[in-house]
Amino acid sequence: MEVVSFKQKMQLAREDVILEAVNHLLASKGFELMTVDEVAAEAGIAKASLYRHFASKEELAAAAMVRMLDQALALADGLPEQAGPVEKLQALARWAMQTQLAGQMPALPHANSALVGALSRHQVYLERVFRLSDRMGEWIVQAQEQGLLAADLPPQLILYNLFARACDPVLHFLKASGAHSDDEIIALLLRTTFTGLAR
Amino acid sequence: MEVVSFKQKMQLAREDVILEAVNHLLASKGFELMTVDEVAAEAGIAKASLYRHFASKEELAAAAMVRMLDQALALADGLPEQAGPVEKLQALARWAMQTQLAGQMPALPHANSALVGALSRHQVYLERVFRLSDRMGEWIVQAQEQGLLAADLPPQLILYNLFARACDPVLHFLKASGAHSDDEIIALLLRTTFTGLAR
DNA sequence: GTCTATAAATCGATAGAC
DNA sequence: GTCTATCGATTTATAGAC
Repeated sequence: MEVVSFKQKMQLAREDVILEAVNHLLASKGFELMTVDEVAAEAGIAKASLYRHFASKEELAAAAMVRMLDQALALADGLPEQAGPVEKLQALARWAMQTQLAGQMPALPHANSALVGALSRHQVYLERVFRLSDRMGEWIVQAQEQGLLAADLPPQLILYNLFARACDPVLHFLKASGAHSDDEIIALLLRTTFTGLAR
Repeated sequence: MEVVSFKQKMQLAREDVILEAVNHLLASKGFELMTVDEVAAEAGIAKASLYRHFASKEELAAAAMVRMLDQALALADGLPEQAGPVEKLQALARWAMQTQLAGQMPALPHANSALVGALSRHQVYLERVFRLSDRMGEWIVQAQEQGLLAADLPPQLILYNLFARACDPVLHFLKASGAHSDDEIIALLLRTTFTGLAR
């Protein structure tokens, strides 16, 4: 049995506040423009204290992304058994889009960012990515076998498409235009993702 | 009549070399990670000389994006008259994807980037964006009237979708997987853009 | 644990000699 | 135009007092 002391609980709660601030800043400015001073200010602690929780700026961002992936995995686990594979994929995509519109989805780091290198060597992060990819991959293959998704499309392409839609700039463009509610925006993007622009 | 001296031609040629380097760096690292030192090194001139051509890092990036938009507008102008509106949109999207795969399509700046503010006040850049948007907007409405694109989708959504596909990270994911040629990747992404994942 | 203060490095931009 | 040298600002990360 794991015994979690009061002190440990406090520490976890504090780290959760920190990581929420990181997610918010990662979403609005990206890794390079986010400064550790800002994170500390938004979390309400001193920067030196922050470095007692996380060893580096990269570790900070990685922990925030792991937290986001854990939320996605928890959602995937909680989906009703009887739901079809496409419904499950759409539920995940809808949650990701809602998270992005709420300003909590970290922006994709650029190819040469220090974050990319750190993430590619971050075992915990990689394990979460693989686990979520495997879960979604099963649903994709099921959907293709049932004729619900195009069977001649590489499953990998469908997976990448869904990941990319979670950070799609179209959401912000549409929101900035002010012509639609958040729910309408998500419905529109889900539709273009699954049935395209044609017809 | 405009008289362009030899000196002016040399200057324009040098600026073209500089802007190609900027496009390359903007594509691979984004605005924040791109340093002016790198631009100067890749263009083969000294940084101080660079600042005699462009007043700031933001001006440098803006000029590179204007150059890219001019290339898109030239392509749009050169399209055959008899082509249908969807063919024209696809030709533009295909060119943008090829440009991205060639590592020359600037990455989208983050919301709080200094570049966003500079671009939103950059008259030349804005004029090019509006002109390209108008041109594409006409084709979109035509395609909807002819029943080639979904008529109940806001034209703005279609426009944003096509712009976003030009910088879609799916291209790099697929390229990194190594399973497809560039032409295959573009064909796949064009298909998912226009007819979606379903069927 | 939290704070102030600062070291160390990087980067944008400019000066001044040639 | 090109070069070297440097300023001023910013940022990551740490030291040391409380």
